[in-house]
Amino acid sequence: MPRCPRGRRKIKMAKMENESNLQVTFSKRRTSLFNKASELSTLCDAEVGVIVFSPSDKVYSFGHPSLEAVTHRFLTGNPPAPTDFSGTEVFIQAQRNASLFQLNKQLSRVLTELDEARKEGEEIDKMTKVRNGFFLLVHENLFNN
Amino acid sequence: MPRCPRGRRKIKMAKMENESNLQVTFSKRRTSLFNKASELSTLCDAEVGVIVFSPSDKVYSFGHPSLEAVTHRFLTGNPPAPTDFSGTEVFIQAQRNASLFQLNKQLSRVLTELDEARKEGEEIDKMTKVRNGFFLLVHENLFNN
DNA sequence: AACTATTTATAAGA
DNA sequence: TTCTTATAAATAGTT
Repeated sequence: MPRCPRGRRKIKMAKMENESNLQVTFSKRRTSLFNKASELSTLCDAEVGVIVFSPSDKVYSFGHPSLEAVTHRFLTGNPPAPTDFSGTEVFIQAQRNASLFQLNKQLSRVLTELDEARKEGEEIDKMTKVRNGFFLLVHENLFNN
Repeated sequence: MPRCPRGRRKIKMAKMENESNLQVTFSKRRTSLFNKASELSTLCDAEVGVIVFSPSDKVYSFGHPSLEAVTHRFLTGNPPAPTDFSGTEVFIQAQRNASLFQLNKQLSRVLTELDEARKEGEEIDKMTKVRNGFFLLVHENLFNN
């Protein structure tokens, strides 16, 4: 068989016109992007998060130590993710066990409590109690599953 | 000049021991990761977000159309960001999604506060005392919202 | 930073 | 989709 693979060719850096080729390329490059991200994190001990939405709106993600940990750090502007005594990330575990929806409902209540406490000019002690209560709620989810 | 570059060599996929090499590799690979992410987004018309924390906690990021747009989509679970005729993202009517996004930001902040409070060394019995009442509070709220 | 021998990634094709 | 292969890119070790 007279194969004549011309080998890899340079392509124009613009949206691929052929829809079929685009699909294949998307799949290949997405995979290798995640591999690169993974390698970077292990080789250099870095925290890396990657989120990709396909043109057809499917979502793919990678994260080390987890995507949630990385986005959390980013949103809060840097503090490393808190871990419990067993070395498990608190935020991540909590999200696995409680749906984000429920967690947000709980958060609403916490924030309301905090606001009320502030408006009433309550002692710092009460605010601390509320925070700790929420912390325990989250933390408890770690061990109820 | 008798140069003798031995060329690229395969390396073990583990944290690099030589700190100096690690720094260089981190810089090189981080750059190319962002390039790959950029290429993926333009070639395949995909939305891509990348966040990297260096071992020394410096943060680097890439996003198309913007990192915030991508994380927003991710946190709110998918709705594509609306764009106007010029390709600019329109956030005006994305209010309902924004609320959830804000909640996530607040959640991150609260978790950070919790972590800080925790570091200050709270007595366990005090936290336990608060738990039951707070738990009921949150539980009620789950059905009132 | 620059260099280059090699390893990887990958665009087409089958 | 999965495999192949020629070629483009990335990059580890040096300088």
